[in-house]
This record gives sequence, C-alpha cells and structure tokens, in this order.
Amino acid sequence: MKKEKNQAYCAVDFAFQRIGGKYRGRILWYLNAHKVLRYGELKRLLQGITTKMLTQTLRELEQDGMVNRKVYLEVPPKVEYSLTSASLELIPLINELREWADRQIIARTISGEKIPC
Amino acid sequence: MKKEKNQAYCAVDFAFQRIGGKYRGRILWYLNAHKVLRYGELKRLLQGITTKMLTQTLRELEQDGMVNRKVYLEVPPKVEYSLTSASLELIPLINELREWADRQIIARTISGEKIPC
DNA sequence: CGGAATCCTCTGCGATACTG
DNA sequence: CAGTATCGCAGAGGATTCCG
Repeated sequence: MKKEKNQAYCAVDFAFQRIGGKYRGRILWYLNAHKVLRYGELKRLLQGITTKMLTQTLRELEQDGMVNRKVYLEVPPKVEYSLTSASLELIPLINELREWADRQIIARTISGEKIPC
Repeated sequence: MKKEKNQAYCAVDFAFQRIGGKYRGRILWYLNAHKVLRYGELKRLLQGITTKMLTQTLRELEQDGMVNRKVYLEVPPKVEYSLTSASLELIPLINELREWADRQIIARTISGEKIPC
C-alpha cells in the first residue's frame, strides 16, 4: 500500500511537512551551500545518517519537488542532487531561521552549552 | 527518568526542534493572530487535538521559552497563553513560510487539490 | 475549565546485510 | 557508488477516563 502523506490542515503545516523531519533542513542547507552534491558527499556531510534514511528522505524531497535528482549512466554509478526553484526560494527563510537559532543559542550559552556546525 | 531533548547538531536543527512537530507551527501562528488565547480556545482552533497533546506541546513550548503561561487563580480555572519575545521574532519567518507554501499549493491546485485554513 | 493519568497504535528512524 | 531489503524499537501521537 502506498504511503500517503496526510493532508496538511493549513499552509503552515504544509511548509513544515516539507522542511520538517530529522534531516530535511540540513539537506537543503548543504545543497544550497555546495550547489550540487553526490549521494556519498551528502552522506558524509550528514555524519552518521543511514543509507536508508538518506535515500528515503531524498526521495520524499524529490516527490515534493524540493530537490532534483540527476542520474549519470556510468560505472561506477553517479547521482547528483541539487535544489529546485521551489526550494531555492526557501533558502533565505532557512537562513533567517538559522540566525534566529544562533541568537537563542548564544543567549543560553552563558550557561556553557555549545552546539557545533 | 527525565526526558532530554537530544542535542541539536546545528542551528538549523535547533530551530526545527522548536517549531517542528505536529502542532507547534499552528500554535505559534494562532497565538500571534489572537495575541492571547486560553487553553480551551486553542483547543477549539486546533480542531481535534487531544488534551494530552495540547498540554504536552504547550509545556514543551513553555520550557523552550516560546510561550508564556499565565494562570489565574479563579474558579473555574483560567489559563492564558501568549508568545514570548523569542517566538515573536519568529513570526515574520513563519509568515513567509506560509506565503511560500501558499504559492506551492496554488501551483499544484491546478490539479484540483485544496487545503483549508 | 484546564488539565492529569492510562493505555494503546503507528511510524520515524536505526542497525545490519546484501547488490547491480 | 548508490542504493535496496529486513528487522526492530522508542517515542510521537491518539482514545478514553478521571479530577480539583
């Protein structure tokens, strides 16, 4: 049976369905920073992600029109991922989210916490 | 054992941990639109949410410094929720996310889909 | 009115092994 | 290299009942 993403109740939900989840945000972020990334490069950047989750997340992003997947018919195989026009529009927003988060983290880091990356 | 929110790997993750999840986005959005909402008003707006999830999500948002919780010592009880300075900074971003989503939805609605709210 | 307490289901995600 | 295929679990989220 096909997995149906349950209907969003409103636009806010629709947006979060597309950028939420454990890795989506970072994948989009890395793809923007590097413009084009191969599967293995993404895997290295995402440090510790399993092939299952990476593949699954990339396929979902692709279905949502958030990434382009370009397959080169070579041996060994080569697949490149990049942002689409839709996800590119999102980058400035994700960047602002990141800056907001940075400010929050700094405000709390007086007590010692530190967050890498 | 206390539930520890696992450390964010980067600022992008930190942000999504605070606004992700099934209801957080809409709760923040509604709180902004109405400025102040009582527990029951939120419950009505969120249509179908259980008391468990609403209470739990509100408590997490409170711990994260994303909402204020004001208890009135009356009978019957009265509790009001509102945004904090931290979450207020997020509103313009959420609004842009919403507008982005609207554009995506319209682009797909040629095929008939419709999303309320 | 604004929850708390249980119990239960489902699924996001991880670990591991295999492949064209 | 870029995946696919299984198995398994913890935790997100739901349904229901009770309470000051």
